Amino acid sequence: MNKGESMAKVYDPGQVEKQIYDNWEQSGYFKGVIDPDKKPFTIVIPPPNITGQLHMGHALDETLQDIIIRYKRMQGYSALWLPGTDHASIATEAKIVDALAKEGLTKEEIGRDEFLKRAWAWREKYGNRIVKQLRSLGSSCDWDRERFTMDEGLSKAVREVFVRLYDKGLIYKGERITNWCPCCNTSISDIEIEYSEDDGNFWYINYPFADGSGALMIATTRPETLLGDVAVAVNPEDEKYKDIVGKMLILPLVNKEIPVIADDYVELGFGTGAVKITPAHDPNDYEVGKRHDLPIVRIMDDKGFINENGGKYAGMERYAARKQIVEDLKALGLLVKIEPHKHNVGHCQRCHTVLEPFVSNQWYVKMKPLAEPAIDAVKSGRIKFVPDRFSKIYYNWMENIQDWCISRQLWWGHRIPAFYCADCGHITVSRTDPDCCEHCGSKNITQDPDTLDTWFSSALWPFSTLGWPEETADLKYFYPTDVLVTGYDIIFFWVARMIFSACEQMGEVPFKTVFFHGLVRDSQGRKMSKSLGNGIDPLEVIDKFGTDALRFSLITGNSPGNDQRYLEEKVEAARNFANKIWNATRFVLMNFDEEPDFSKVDPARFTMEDKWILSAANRLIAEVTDNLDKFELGVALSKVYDFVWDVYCDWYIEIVKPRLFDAACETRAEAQFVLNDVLIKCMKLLHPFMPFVTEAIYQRLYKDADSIMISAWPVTNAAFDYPAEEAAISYMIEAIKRIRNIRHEMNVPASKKAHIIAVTADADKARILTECEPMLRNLAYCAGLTVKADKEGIARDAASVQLEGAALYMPLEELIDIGKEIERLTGEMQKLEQDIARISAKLANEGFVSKAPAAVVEGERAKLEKYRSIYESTAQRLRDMNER
RNA sequence: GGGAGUUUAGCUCAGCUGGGAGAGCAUCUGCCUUACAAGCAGGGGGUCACAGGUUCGAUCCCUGUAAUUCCCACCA
Repeated sequence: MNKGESMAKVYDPGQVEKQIYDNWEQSGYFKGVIDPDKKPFTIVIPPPNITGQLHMGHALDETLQDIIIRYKRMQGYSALWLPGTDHASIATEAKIVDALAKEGLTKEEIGRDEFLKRAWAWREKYGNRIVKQLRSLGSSCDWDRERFTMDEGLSKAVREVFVRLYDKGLIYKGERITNWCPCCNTSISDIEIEYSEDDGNFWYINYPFADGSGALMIATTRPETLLGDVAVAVNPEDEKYKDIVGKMLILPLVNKEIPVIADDYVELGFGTGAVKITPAHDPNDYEVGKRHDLPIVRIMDDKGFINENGGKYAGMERYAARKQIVEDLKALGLLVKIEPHKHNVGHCQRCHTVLEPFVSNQWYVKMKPLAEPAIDAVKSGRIKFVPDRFSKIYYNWMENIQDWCISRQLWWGHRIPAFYCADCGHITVSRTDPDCCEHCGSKNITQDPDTLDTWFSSALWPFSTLGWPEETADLKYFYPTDVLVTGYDIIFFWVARMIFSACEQMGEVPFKTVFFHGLVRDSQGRKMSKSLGNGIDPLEVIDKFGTDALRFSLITGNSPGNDQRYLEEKVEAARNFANKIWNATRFVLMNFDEEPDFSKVDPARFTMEDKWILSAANRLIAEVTDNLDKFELGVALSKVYDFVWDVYCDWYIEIVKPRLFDAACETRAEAQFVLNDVLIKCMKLLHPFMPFVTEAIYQRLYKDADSIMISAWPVTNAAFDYPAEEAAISYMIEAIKRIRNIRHEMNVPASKKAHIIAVTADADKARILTECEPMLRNLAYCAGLTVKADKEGIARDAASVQLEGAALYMPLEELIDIGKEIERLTGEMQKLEQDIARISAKLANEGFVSKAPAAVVEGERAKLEKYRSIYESTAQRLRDMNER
């Protein structure tokens, strides 16, 4: 039994993938090795959250990275793909709080230390889960270098950056309006807000003048904030109100006097033209308040309940208070009307609760000075975005950037290294925990209870994972990284922040290229989400179709940066392709002798088809390599697919079969060699995309083979360039296709073979046809071939294929209906006439001939000549058929 | 309000810096041909959203329009 016969008829990925992956991992091939003789190539993984389950977005992201890193590894780079996970402060904390709630506990009840213990236990359990799942995608990560954002080393990097920025005055603490999530119970940054158009109301409320002279009507979408009003503003240009500026109003329900002020902020002609000012609860009002030196009255606590400033409403939940306040206003006759109003409301990205903007004391990063070098890094081309359009989005954001709120009222995360002195009020910020105030020496200091935004640590990921702030060998060798692969949805959260962090801390870009991908949506184009329940579990897909099939389906047929839909049919097609190459290999091996001896192969004995496919493979290698370098992964993959299926399987294997089946064939060894050579090249080109099946095949093609993943990327071989043979086989393929077409149209049974008579005056065509007789016999139902220069003795009712410089005649007696054949040839002539007319017109156009590139004009001339020649010969054939 | 993307065969999408458009699936026809029916062979199906412009020539470049998706900003 030979190797091919021992292969299963159907490729079963489930049987081989796990074992292959374990072998790779044990072999140490995933390891990034510091090798001064090699160039490094580095990718750091976008660290998945430890709360996460593997989803299609990960599958796409990982696949893209794995393709790039495997490609570069095969090209001889010292490749490092560094994996890890993110602590995801707010998301993880929410999960743990939920878990506690199920036990009837709150985090306050168990305390900070106990809470953190539970959080670390969570990390242990679920952080490892996602890392295991990444392996099933075939990811060739260096697992020994796995990092976690709260590792000791990374925490040190976080603290170092915080202290540096603080010392430079780029981190400050200040009281400002910040968006607050009453559910997560923490401040959040601006980009964590999700706006949605919600149904709401405009409540029109009368504020009576203190002097009893009527009332001023305002409109609001949040009536409960009335409790914190400190003024009502009108536009200074507003004729309607110019006399009331400076007058006092009675704030309803609160019964305190507030002034009418004039400020440009109020837009003329919008609403009632009078705006209630609540500096503690609205960013614009806050600014107005600052300009007019108004007091700030905060009326809500951190959980969204009215506080002691709310008088009788104190302790009420915000929406309950709203309802009550509206009713009370109605009772007082101050509520004028309620109008439905759609408006944009900010929600928490994590829990979707409506956010409450209010004044609080938070830590911020001053962004303007950091943004400038980060903008330049992209503008100068030191960082390239693929596709390029994302750089516009990046500039737009960076150029209008606001300061970044980095403090979170959470426990899970990096605690802010600021220590407050109870005696002198000084804040000590330091790399190590101080035991006294650096200003007054008091031991009465306490650390800030808050933690940092989770993105603060991920912003340092490209260098913190390599050991920074220590000057490690890894950092020196592998930094800056080469490519960052990520979804366009986190360009602000992560990509932008990595860029300015690296520019500031390293003085160097974090990566040279950012390769953006889109979202994987469901089959109807909707975003996959838990609430819709339309998510597809990649692990289930892998189970059913294999990892290679999933990877293939995610890469093929879509272009960089575009969203794509998940369609199971696509995975099926990919699975079929894996099976196809498996069976091609099976066929090749079945037709090898025990161990093929290629030492006796003589290139001088290469046949026309051998040269043709070797030459085509050369072009394939060049093109695929070029596509990969340009991140055109989908294009690269479809080229390999087409070559393997259409060129290698459907044509080369079929052409070469007679040589293999004839043990005495003189060129049998050459055919075996070419089959093997081209297949191996294809498997190598395919390996980054479909690592498992290509490895399985490679192991069978080579005796004692090492892994394909460390084999050399194929390069073109100039000795295998055969343009003449490529043209000749193309000619034959054209001929065979036309023969098949005619026979099928005429319903000629396959069993009815024809002796083909080729008529040509062209010596080269005669040679090609003669040499390709076996091909015709095998693939074109040909019983024998006669090549001659004249058309003497050709049956009138023979079907014919008119080619450039030759005509093939197939006498099939009663099987061909002369009338039908005449009709068919007439149709072909009409088509030829159209082509000839079109090209002639083009060539008659002075502008075309003089301005188009010479090669294009030449191509058109050649085409015209070809069509004319076929046209002439078709016309002649028709005359012959009609004459007799 | 500002910006970006998309619009190509019945469906899902490619089309590599302008030279008469492709794939997979679906569909029709004929085949279990000893690698593969998850296969083989053949066919049908597209004024490349619309209108202008640039050009010898436009699916591709420019302008505008329409539909659609997304991002940013945000007026109480």
